[in-house]
Amino acid sequence: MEPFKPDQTDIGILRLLQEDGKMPYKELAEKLGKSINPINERIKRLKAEGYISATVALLDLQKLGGTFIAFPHINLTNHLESTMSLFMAKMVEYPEVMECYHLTGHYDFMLKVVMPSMAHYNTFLKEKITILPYVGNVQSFLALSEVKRKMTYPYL
Amino acid sequence: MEPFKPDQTDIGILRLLQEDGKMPYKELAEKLGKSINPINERIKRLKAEGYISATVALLDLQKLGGTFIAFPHINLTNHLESTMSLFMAKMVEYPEVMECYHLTGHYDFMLKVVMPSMAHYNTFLKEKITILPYVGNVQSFLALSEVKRKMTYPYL
DNA sequence: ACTGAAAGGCAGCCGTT
DNA sequence: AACGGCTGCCTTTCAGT
Repeated sequence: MEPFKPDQTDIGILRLLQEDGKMPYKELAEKLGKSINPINERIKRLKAEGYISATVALLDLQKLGGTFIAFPHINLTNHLESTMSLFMAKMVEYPEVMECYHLTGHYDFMLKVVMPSMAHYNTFLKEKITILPYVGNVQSFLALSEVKRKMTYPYL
Repeated sequence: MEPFKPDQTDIGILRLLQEDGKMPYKELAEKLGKSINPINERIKRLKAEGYISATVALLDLQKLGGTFIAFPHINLTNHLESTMSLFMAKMVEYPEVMECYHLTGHYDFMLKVVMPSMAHYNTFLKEKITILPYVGNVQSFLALSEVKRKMTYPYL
């Protein structure tokens, strides 16, 4: 089983689909100079191989009550492999945690959480983050506004 | 013109579409106990009113060369309205900037950038960020790994 | 691996309640 | 605002190159 590597046509498909995930295969075929069938097959393969992880609707959270965005920066009290795994498993489990990154430097982890209010956030921090025995310092960076947010990776 | 507010059926549609943006309207109709037509009309309205901003394919950037993720935290040298606007316009313009947030506290702005390598990042910082005359201190937080990233807002 | 055509399914629009 | 039926387009599959 030779490992699958996307060629230029595949990259073209990915470029277009990350801007419009519902673009008709007919239109993709025209823009890429192929017929519908290879487009269909390539997309199927790109999904199967995990290059396309999902197709989702992006919502305007501001309009839907998600007015409070915070980026807690977190330090653990130790850096054992087992402690890190425990923490990461918790973050994956918590639905409030939209994103979690393992960092270098001053902080070990950074989260992104979106909530209806600061009150929700305080409760979240108290009951789900600082309560964890291996969590040390937590510094909360709060967002006044979301200036930009896009999903399209420009280096494809 | 009374302002449009999504009801429970609309919320149900949004919940489902933010997990699978290509779910057939037939399936949405069944899960929500309605027929296809109202689903179609509601989705059209939700898009027109901006509750659904786009439907996009989520790509596995790790597999596609986007291995370097950084979160530069930026301070401006002054906080005039005109300076802030100028900076934000630049961030919106730069394709490398995936996200940009206006913060409270120690830093004025935080960006998210995804790039093929640290070399790209250094070039980006030098030529597009620190070169701006109104940019003061920049602290780069680098991601070792992306532990979690999802698009579904849990408070719908 | 791509082409072309054919079949099934779904979205979009109608009139109606 | 939602229903049911109709039309047209899109996705999917199959046979052929």
